[in-house]
Amino acid sequence: MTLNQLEKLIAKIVADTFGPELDAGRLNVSLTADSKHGDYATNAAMVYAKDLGRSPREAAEELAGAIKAASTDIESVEVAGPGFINITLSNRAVAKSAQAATTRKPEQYAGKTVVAEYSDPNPFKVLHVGHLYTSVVGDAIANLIETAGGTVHRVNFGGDVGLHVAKTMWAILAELGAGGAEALDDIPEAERSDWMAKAYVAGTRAYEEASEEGHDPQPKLDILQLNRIIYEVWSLEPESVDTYKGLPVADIEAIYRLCRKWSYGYFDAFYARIGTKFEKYYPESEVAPLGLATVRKQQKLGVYKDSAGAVVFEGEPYGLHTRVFITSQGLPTYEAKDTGLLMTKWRDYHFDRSVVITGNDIIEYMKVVLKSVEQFEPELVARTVHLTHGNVKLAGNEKMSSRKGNFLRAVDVLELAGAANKAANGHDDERVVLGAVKYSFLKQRIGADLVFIPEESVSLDGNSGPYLQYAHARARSILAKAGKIPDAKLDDLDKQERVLALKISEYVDVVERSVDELMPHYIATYLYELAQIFNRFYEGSRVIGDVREAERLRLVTLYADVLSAGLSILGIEAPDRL
RNA sequence: GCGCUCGUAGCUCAGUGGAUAGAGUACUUGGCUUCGAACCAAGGUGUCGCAAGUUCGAAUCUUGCCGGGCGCACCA
Repeated sequence: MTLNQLEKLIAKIVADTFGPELDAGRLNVSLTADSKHGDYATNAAMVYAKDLGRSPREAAEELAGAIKAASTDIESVEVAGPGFINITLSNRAVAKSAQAATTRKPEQYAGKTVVAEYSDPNPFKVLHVGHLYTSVVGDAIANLIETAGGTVHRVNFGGDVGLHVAKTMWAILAELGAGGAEALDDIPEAERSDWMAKAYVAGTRAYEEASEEGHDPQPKLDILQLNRIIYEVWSLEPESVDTYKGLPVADIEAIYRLCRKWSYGYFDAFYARIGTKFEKYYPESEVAPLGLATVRKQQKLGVYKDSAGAVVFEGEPYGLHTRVFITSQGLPTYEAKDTGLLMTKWRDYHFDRSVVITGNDIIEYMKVVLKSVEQFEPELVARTVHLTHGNVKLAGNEKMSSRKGNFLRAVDVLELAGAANKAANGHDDERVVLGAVKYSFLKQRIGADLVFIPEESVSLDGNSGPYLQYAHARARSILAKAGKIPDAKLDDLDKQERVLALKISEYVDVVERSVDELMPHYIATYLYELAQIFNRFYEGSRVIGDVREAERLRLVTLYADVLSAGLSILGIEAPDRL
């Protein structure tokens, strides 16, 4: 009997005892923090006592009797305090539900087609720690949905057109000079992403300087022209441009296409390293035409409006704000591209659910885009959910900035963790490095900003990924030493075995909750508590050579399987040996 | 100004209206001749931002205020 099953049972007993008109949603069954109050507690009597005009203790006594009689799984029921009903399961029942932990499956998404969009880095820019965070979170959420039976399509959206590309291209062209595309061959593969990142910084700086009063505006004008040229590559620019500073547009296109290819290669390598795999990239250039066409079409139907030459959606009637979808230059903004993306995902997958995972800085923006699309594709929007997380900050709540120099690239984080790991155990183990970093991101509830403390994210001690991996390897080590695991049925339990078994039995309930809320941290917290309990068990209960060896081997197997399954949802490997 | 979001131990964070609000970290000490010491055990910390309200009961719900972060027209 698990918590969820017990809750249903008690709801039924309450209805039978006090009448079916009581709102079952108000009662609550929870695990008790310590064994002196039994395994579970319910507030049912206190919640309904007032409605019934009875004292809570008296109602509790009546319910307690009915609960005790309802199932042979229940060892004892006691009334305590103001009217809590404390329930203790029989050892046999605890053993039974522990054994079900690896076979019961959550199924909230059974048979559902789900599109999960996350990570969303922009080509021509560097991958920073924020991308690492959002990728790890997105991957865990996608895993959660898969665990609950969904068929998940992982997709990735990125800006391969737009002003940031033009800024980078401006600096690239300035550096290449007369060398043209051939000069790109001189840049070693390993240095390409850094080289492009530097170009982006240089281009951005030039653009900002040129925008200031009293500065030469030419770089800005050049960048804007390049922007149009790049849009033209994808036939998104209404007027054609022939040359840029004497260079044929065809040459610029060749350089652009090569650098764009480098970016996607750089992304692929990064995702392979962190163990996530996308089914599809949706570059903005690919979805922008549909976005543009859709906005133009719906503009005629009155959804989008003209405003100072631009095409906008007025959000004010819905409590939102107005945003520009097509600039007065005729170019699609991010809003139009996102509209195209929404339509393209819908066309490609006809999903039951679409999950978009991004930082919380675009919450309001996304509301406006979704509200506009809702006007002509309500079903699409009804099936879409925007999940957001906070931003990665440095200690002291400091915001990262490339200019201040307190900027961490994604690879810097992995390298820091790698160095810490090597210093601690003398060799490289990427599984542990990733375990440390991913767990440090996932143990925190999604939503608030994440303060990134390098030393903690790479830590091997305490509430950390490596602690869990170690607690898993320890268990596997016992099992390996034992050799063949006898097919013992777990029935009776001693005190320490019972504590471990009870915790194991919670696993599926925790996963279900995690899936309901799409919050991976519940699993992280649970696994840590589970591993803690196991480590205590390990100290106090010898397995091999004990009279209860067969039962304990069975229990340790269940534990290791649950831990490994849970870590796998978090995208963390659980090696048998470290 | 409006909107979103957050505020819990020195720091980083858990906490489903319920019992004495918990972890990690840091600090001190003890435990390896037995399945892996990346472990375990012991030691103490709180105006749960402030105030009012709802409730038998509030860190949790409501309202107001204070503080931080983010967003609010042609960037992404």
